[in-house]
Amino acid sequence: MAARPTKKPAAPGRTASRSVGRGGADLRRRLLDAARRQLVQHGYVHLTMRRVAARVGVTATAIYLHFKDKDDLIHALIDEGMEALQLALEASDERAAPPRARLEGLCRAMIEFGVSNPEYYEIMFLLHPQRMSRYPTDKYRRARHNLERFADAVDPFVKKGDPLMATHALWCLLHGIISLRLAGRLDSSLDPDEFTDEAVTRGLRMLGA
Amino acid sequence: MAARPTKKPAAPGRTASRSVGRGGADLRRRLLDAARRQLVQHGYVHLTMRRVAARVGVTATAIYLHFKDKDDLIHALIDEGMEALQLALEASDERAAPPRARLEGLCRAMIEFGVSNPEYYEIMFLLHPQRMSRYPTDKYRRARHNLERFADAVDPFVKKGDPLMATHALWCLLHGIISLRLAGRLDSSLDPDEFTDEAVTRGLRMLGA
Amino acid sequence: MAARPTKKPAAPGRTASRSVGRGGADLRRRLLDAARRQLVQHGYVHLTMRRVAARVGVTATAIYLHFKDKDDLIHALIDEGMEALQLALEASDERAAPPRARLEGLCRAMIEFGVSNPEYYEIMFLLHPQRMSRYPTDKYRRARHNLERFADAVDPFVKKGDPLMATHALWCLLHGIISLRLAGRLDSSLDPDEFTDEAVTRGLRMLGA
Amino acid sequence: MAARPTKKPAAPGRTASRSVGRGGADLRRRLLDAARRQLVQHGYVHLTMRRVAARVGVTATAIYLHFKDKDDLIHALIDEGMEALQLALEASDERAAPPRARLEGLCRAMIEFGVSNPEYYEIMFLLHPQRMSRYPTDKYRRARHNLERFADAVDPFVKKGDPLMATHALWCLLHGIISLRLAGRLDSSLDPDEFTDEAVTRGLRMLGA
DNA sequence: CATGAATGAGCTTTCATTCAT
DNA sequence: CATGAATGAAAGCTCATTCAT
Repeated sequence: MAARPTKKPAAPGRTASRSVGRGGADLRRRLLDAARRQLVQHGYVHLTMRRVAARVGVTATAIYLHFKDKDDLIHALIDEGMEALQLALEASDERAAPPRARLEGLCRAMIEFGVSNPEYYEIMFLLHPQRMSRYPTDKYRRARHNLERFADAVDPFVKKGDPLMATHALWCLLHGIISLRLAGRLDSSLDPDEFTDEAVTRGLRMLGA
Repeated sequence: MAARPTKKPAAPGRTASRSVGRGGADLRRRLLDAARRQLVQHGYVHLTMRRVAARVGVTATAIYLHFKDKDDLIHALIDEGMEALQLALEASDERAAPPRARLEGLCRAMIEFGVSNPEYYEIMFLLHPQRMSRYPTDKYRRARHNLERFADAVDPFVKKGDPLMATHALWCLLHGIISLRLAGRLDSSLDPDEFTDEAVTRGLRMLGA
Repeated sequence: MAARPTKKPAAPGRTASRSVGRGGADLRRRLLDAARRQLVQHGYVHLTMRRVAARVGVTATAIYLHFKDKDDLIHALIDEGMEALQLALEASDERAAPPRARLEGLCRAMIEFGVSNPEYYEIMFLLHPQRMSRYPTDKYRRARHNLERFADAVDPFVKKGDPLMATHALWCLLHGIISLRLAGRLDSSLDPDEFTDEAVTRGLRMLGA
Repeated sequence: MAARPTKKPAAPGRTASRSVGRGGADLRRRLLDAARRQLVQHGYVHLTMRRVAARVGVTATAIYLHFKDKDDLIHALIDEGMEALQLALEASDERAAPPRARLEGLCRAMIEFGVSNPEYYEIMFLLHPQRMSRYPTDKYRRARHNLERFADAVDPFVKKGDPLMATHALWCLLHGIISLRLAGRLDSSLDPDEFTDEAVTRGLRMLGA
C-alpha cells in the first residue's frame, strides 16, 4: 500500500496514506523513521533490529515482513537519503539566478543538508560500501545525478582545465566541511556558521569565481 | 614507521625474531599491526579481539597481557597514527622553501599519508569520538600540533581574514579528498594522482596563493 | 508449592506438557527449578546461565527471554523462597493451640522448611546481600513478616526482657540448626531428627517456657 | 606464632626466618594474609589468585611455588582459622572458674572470634565442604577439638539427657548468632552487643543453668 | 625463588534471524 | 500482518593454571 513503493517510481514519502489509525498501516515508514533516529543517536553499529522495532512498538520479527534483513533496511535508508538530498538541492537550485549566486546557494544547501541530516549523511557518504553487504551500485546513480547538478553550476566558472575535476574538488571541500563538523572535529573556537560562510566563499574562489 | 617503542627500544617492525609461539616478545607490535589491518578491512565494530588474536596466531586472552581492553588497543593505534602523521609532515616540511612550495609540499604529504595509511586515517579522523569510549582528549593535542603546522604554512597567504579559518578550510578540503578517496566515492573516471595535483593547486588558490 | 504463578495460573510443577523443544511455555518454571537445583549443588557463583539452560534443554539465550539477567533470575528465586516459607509457616501456625504447642509447631515447621528446601534456604539466608547485586530491600519485608509471626508466638513466654530480643535469639538457634545441618557440619553421630526434637525443646526452655 | 609449617611438624616455612628484608622470605605468610583480607572484602568467589598476588606485590605464578592450587591456599587458610579459634578459646578458657562463668566466657569468646574474624569464620563454617575440592576430613578434627572443649564446659549443667546434644544445641545457637550477624541479617534495631549478652544468657538457660 | 608470556575454558550478554502459530 | 519462543554465533573479558627461563 503506497507508503514508499518497494522500489521505484512515483510517490515520495507516503502518497495516499490513509490508514494511520493506530497499529498496522504504514509500519514500513515508521520503521524507517525509527531506524534513522537510532542511526544518528547511537551510530550504525548500535542500530539494532530489536531497538528499532521496540521504538515503533512492534516485535523485531515484524521488521522482516517489510525488509529482507538489516542490510535491506539500511539500503532503504540510503535510498531515502539520496532522494532527500536530491529534493533539497532541487529546491534550492535557482537556475535563473546569476551563476555565482546559484553555485553559492547549492553549496549552502548541501552543507545545510549534511549538517541537519547527519543520519542520512552518515550512511550515504561515510559508510564504507565494502563494509555493508553490497549496496547495489546502480543505487549510486542518484548520487551521480546530484554531482551533475553541481557540475552544471560549476561549469561557468571553469575557463581552463577539466570542469569535472573542478566540481570534484568543490565536492571534496563540501564533504570535508560536513564530515568534520559531524564528527565534532572542527576546532571548537570556530563559529560553525561563520566558518561555513567563509569556507563557501573560499570554495568559490577555488573555482576562480 | 613511527613504531611506538614500548619495550624494545631498537628495531621497529619486528626485529629478527620471526617467532610465533612463545617468546615472541614483540607480540604487542604484531597485535597492533593486525588490529590496524582489521580496522580498515572491517571497521571499528568488527575489529574483534578474537580475530586480531587469531590473525597473529595467539589466543584472545594474550591480547589482554598487552592492552587493558579493546579501547586501550584502539587508543594505542590512534597514538601511533598521530605520531606517524606528525613524523610524515615533519619530514616533508621544508621550512626554508618558498611559502608556496612549502604549503604545497605539506598538502601533498598529508594526502599521501591519508591515502597510504587508511587504517590510521580512519581511526584518527573518521571515528566519532562519542562512539568510542572516551579517548583521552589530551591525546588530541598532537592532532592540534599538526594543524598548527599547517596554520604556520598558510599564514603568509592570508592577507585579510582569519588565518585560522583559512587553515581550517584547507584542512577540510584535504580531509574531503582523502576520505572520499578512501571510501571509493570518487568518480572512477578520475585519475587519482592527476586529481590530487589539481585539487592541491585549487586548494592553494583558495587561499589566494 | 508456592509456585509463583506468572503466566499459567493453574498447575504449579510442570502441568502435563512434558514438551522440551519449542512450545514449552512453562520454560520459566523449569528454568527456576533447574536454577534452584544448581544453586544447592554448586553454589551461587557456579550457578551459570549456560548450565541452567543446558539442564533444561534450551540455549542460554532462551533464559533472557524470561529473565533480564542472572540477578533477575536469582531474585525470582528468592521471591519464590520467601513466599514458600511464608506459606509453610502459615500452614502450620495453629493460632488456636496452646502457646507452647503453637511455638513448637512453628519451630519445627521452620526447621523442616530449611532442611527440605536447601536451595531456597541458602539464597534466602546464607547469601550475603552485599555480594549479590542489590536485592531490592523491600523484598525483605516478607522476611520480616515471618519473623513477626515468630515474635507473636514468642510473646506469651517473655515475662521480662525485650520480646524482640528473645525472638531473635530463638531465630538464631533455628538458623544455626538449619545451616549447620545443611552444611553437613553436625556431628555425624547425632540422629538428625532426635537432635531437632531436643534442640527445639531447649529452644523453648531458652525462652522460659 | 611460627608461621604455619607447610604441613606437619618441623621446619616452619622458612626455618630460620632471617631474611624478611624486603622481597622474598615469608612470602607464604604474606600471601595467606592477603588472601584472608581479600576473602572478607570480596568474598570467596572474588578471591582470585591474581589479586592476591598483586596485593602482595608478586606475580600470580609465584603463588604456585607455595600452594598447589587455589584450593590448597584456601585449605591453608582454614587450617589457620582452626588454629586461631583453638587459640582464642584456649586463651579465654578459665578452667578454674565456676562452671557458669567458664561456659559464659567460652561462648563470648566464640562469638567474639566469629564476629572479628569474618574471613576465617566464613571459610571455616560457611563454606560448603562439598563445594571445595575435598577438604581432607581429618583437618576437621581440630574443629572437633574445639567442640569438645565446649562439651567439657557444658557437662556440669546437663543433669539429664545427652550432653553431646546439649553442646550441639548451644553450638547451633552460637553459630546462628555469628552467621546472622556476619550476613547483616540481624534486625538493625538491635544493638549487637546487647543482643549478644542476652543471647548468651538465654543460651545458658537453655542448658538449665 | 620468581617472572613473563601464554593458554583454554568459561562466563554473561547481545544480536540477527527463523519458525510455528 | 504480526507475535512469542527460540536459536546459534559471536563478542568482550576473567580466571586458574602452566611452561620456559
